[in-house]
Amino acid sequence: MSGQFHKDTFDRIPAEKRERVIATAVREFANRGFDNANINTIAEQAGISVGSMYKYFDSKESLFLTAIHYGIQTLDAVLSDVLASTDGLLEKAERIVRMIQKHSREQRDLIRLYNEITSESNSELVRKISREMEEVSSNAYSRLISEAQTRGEVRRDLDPHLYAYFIDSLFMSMQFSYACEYYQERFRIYVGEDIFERDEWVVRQFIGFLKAALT
Amino acid sequence: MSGQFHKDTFDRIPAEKRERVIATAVREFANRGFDNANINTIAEQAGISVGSMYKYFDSKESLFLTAIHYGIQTLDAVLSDVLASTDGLLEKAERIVRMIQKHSREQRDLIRLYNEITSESNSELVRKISREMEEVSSNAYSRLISEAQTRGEVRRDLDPHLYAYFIDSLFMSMQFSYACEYYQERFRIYVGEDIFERDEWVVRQFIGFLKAALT
DNA sequence: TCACGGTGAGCGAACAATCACTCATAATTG
DNA sequence: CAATTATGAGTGATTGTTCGCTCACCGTGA
Repeated sequence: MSGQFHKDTFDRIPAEKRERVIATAVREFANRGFDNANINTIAEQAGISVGSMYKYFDSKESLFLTAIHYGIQTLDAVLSDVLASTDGLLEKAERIVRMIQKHSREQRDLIRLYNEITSESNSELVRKISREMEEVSSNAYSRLISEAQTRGEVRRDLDPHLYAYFIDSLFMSMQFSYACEYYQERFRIYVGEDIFERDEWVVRQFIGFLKAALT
Repeated sequence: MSGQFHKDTFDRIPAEKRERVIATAVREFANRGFDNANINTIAEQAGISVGSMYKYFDSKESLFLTAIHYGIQTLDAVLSDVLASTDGLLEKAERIVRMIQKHSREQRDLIRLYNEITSESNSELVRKISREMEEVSSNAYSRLISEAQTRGEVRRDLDPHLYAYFIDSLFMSMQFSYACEYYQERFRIYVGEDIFERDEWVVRQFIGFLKAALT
C-alpha cells in the first residue's frame, strides 16, 4: 500500500475531524464524480474552511487519492475477512456474494468511488493505486482456484488465472449492480424491477452457475 | 430506440461534415469524459466554428447524447449481425467473443465512450441512455438462452434472464479489458502481460467456461 | 504568576483560469 | 437581394487555488 497523498498537517488534527473530512470527500466524489465534486462544498459540509482543506491537501487530486486510499483499505479488510476462513471454494464464493449484497448497500459510496476509478484513466497515480487494488483479489482468487484444483474440487483443464478473472468480473458486475446507477438500471432491465428484493435467489443461482462452470 | 438529440440543421449539412463532427465528438468524449471534453476544442478539431456547433446542437449534453446514439447504433449493428446467424448458443457466444476482440481494438473510442457512461454520475443522463443501451442485448441474450433450453442444449434449472445478465457481465468486462486503461491493467494483473497476444486461447477457455456453466 | 513572542492551524474573500453558450456580423446561397 | 448559414470574440458563471490575516496554544524568562 503506497505512501500518503496528504500533508503532515492532516495527521495532526483530531481523529474525529479527519474521519469527517474523508467521509465527506468519499461521499462527494462518489456521488458527483471527480470533476463535479466541489472542494469548497466538501469543506463546507465537513465543517472546515477551504483554507484548511488546502492546509491538509496539496490539490483536489490529493484529496481524491486520499479518499480512494481509504476506500481500498476498507474493502480489503472486508475481503480478507472472508478469504481467511477455512471454507472450500464454493462456500467462500457464497460468502463473498452475500458480502457484496450487504456491503454494497451499507457502503454504497465506497463502491461508487471504486466504480469512478475504473473510467478515470488519465492519472498515473490512480493507475498505481488500482494495481495494488486488483493485485490483492487477483492473487487471492487465483490461489483459491489452484488450491481447489489440487484438492480435486475443481476441474484441472482450466487456467486458474483466467478463471479468477472471469469470477472477479462477475463479482465486480454484481458489486456495481447493487451500488451504481447505471449498473442498477442494467440489472433491472435484465432480471426485473424487483431484483433487489430477491437476494437469496440471486445467491443460489450464482452459486449454481459457478459450480457448474468449475466442476 | 428513442428520438434524435440534435437540431434539424444537423441533418441538412453534408454527410461528410456530419460524420466528421460525430467522430470527433466520440473521440473527445471517450478520451476526456463528459465534463473534461471541451466543446470549443471539438468544434475546432472537426473544422467548424463553435457557433455552428450550437446551430446543430442545443447543448453539450445534446452533442453527447448524439455521439452515444451513434455509438449504440454501431454496436447494435455488429451484434445483430452475429445474432442473426443460425448457429447454436455456444457458436454464437464464440463469434461474439471474437467480435469483441476485433471490434474493441478497431473501434476503441466507442467502447471507451460506453465505459464512460457506466460511471456517469449525472442520473438524468444515465436514465436517458441506459435503457436504450442495454435493452437490445438483454432481450437478445435472454431469448438465446430460452431457445437453447427448449432445444435441450442448455440446462432447464437456470433462469434465462439472470444467466443472460451473467454472460453479458463477462462480455462487458472483456470488452472493456480490450479497450479501456483500467480494465486492461486489471486483465494483465490477472492473466499476465502477454494476454493481448493470446486471443485464441482466451476464446477457447471462455467457451469452455460457458459450456460447463450452461450444460 | 504574568508578559512576551514564536508557531501553525484555521479562516474566507479574492483571484484566475476554464468553458458553455451568445450574438452581432460576415459569408454564402438560391 | 432576401434568407439562410457560418463565424469567433465576448460574456458570465463556476470553481480550484491563494494569501493575508486572526487566534489559540506553548515554552521561556523575569
